[in-house]
Amino acid sequence: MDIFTTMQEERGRLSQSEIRIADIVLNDFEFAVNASIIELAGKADVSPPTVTRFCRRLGCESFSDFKVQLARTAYVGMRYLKPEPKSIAPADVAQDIITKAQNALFLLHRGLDVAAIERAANRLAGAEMIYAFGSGGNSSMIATELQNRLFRLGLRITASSDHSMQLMMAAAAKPTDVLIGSSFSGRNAELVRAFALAREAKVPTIALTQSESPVARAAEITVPVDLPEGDNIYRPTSTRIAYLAVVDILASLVAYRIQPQATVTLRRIKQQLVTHRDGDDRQLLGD
Amino acid sequence: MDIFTTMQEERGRLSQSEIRIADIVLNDFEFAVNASIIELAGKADVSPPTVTRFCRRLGCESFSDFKVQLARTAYVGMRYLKPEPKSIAPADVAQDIITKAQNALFLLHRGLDVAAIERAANRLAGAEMIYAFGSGGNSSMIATELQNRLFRLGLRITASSDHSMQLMMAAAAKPTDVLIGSSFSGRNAELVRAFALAREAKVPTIALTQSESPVARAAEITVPVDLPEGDNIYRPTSTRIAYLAVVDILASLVAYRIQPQATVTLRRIKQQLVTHRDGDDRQLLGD
DNA sequence: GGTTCCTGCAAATTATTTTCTTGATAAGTT
DNA sequence: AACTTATCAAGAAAATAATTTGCAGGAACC
Repeated sequence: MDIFTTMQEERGRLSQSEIRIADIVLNDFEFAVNASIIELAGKADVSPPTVTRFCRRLGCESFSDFKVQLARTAYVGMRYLKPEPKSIAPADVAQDIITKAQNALFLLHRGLDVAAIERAANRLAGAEMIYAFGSGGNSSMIATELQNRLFRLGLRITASSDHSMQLMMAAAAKPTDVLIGSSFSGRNAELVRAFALAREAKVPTIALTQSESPVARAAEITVPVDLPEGDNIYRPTSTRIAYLAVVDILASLVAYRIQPQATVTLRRIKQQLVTHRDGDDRQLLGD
Repeated sequence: MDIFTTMQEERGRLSQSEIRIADIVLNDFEFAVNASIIELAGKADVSPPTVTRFCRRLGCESFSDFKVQLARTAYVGMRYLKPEPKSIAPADVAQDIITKAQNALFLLHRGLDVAAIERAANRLAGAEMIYAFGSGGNSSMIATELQNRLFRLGLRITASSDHSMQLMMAAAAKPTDVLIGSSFSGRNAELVRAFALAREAKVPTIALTQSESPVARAAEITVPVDLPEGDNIYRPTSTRIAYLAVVDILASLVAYRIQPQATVTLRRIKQQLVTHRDGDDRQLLGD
């Protein structure tokens, strides 16, 4: 696990001096990664040995190990503590957006429920027909994306962003089919209804959404995508990128399930996928 | 710029001993960030002072500064040297995909032409009508995304993935309009034709595409998105994520151009954007 | 009052850098 | 062609700085 999370989790169990150290590191880590143990100790009003002990308690080998861990996680992973771009100068805006996107991926990875995603991939791989639902600019893009990725693997799939169609499709689906729906907020009532309808008919249901949300509760398998609220509201792109990554992981796992040529190297499998996708044309499919 | 790039660029100007050090760092970076100067020197068959001089030559303050830089860039930025996932176990596949996505963002940021993106944003902010073009699953998503993001700012925009419609629209566009098109490969001939048509009629054109490609040459302003070929072919998601980030940057810059309330804090501006987007509903727009 | 644990001091250890020197290479000179 | 000189890489050793360990005082909590 990353050092920042550890620091925040352990904070309660630390002594006074150690908390002071932790706070300095958390607030001004630019200083912390560059400082020597003496400088850091000085700033926290503790002795160098206390800093060493602090590092040990956090599971690091030594102070320099701690700094490496820090620097390593720092590039992404902690910038979300400073949510503002420095200015509206294009370079700063760009950096802000890219960092936040990387962060979303970092947080996604940290909280990813691999078991759930694997269950979902297995279901999709075995489905006779897949219905991908999502509404609004964001989730409908995810549904379309699922279709784009999965039909290339030879699966039967349709995507819909139309609530009425979703209900009708859910009613028409069979237990050998799979219904997969995406909702960033988890509060898409129509999607919940479609899930309920499907479950009555024993149709397997998969949700990509916030855990503990109505949509999550309505689905049989939930792949939780939980990101800090702030990101959702101010910058939908970060969340969307996380969802896209989830779709990509799902599609890759499904691909491996469908073509389980264990003796072939991974690279081969990938190239087959590419060939499968693009035919003889090396140009990226669909531009 | 990042330490890995520096190392590769400077490699030619290094001495024999320094090249040995560089190669060890590049090949076994996990060792390098954890090693002491003595261990690293030992492995490279040089003396510790040579390592110090090596770090200095690369623009670092000291050996520990070098290690911090290394660890910092390493989280992303260098993993593309190891392009294979460790196994097809779900956790490894997930890590691979997420790392590649973060990498794509890293590379995008490194090569981003901020000036071009700013020019593009200015054009878009002043347009009377915007035509967003892109075909195939990937670029059409980008075109749709542009529409989703820009119409919320009060701009007039339409997106099309239909080549015939694109040509007709390009022919109908006026010099006060803007045509923006996306092509991952840069070899979308129909888009080139649309650009040519628009330029004849003095309609400003913006391309999001590979630099030095036919599409790039056809447009007045090109926002280059250059990522290593490998990523493009094997995992379209990485590239797509980079393009999405570009769209996000563009949209944010346009937003700042349109609402230039310099006295208002950035947070306020953002909140206004949110309000603008979502009305009274705090739910994420469009799910 | 005893125990435990935090903490800093000082010493020891270790790591890093500076200085100095040697050796190699290359260009210029006799 | 042989020698000289300049330049620079690179290691040895010394100096310096940083880090860790051992130990003891003291506070807080039984």
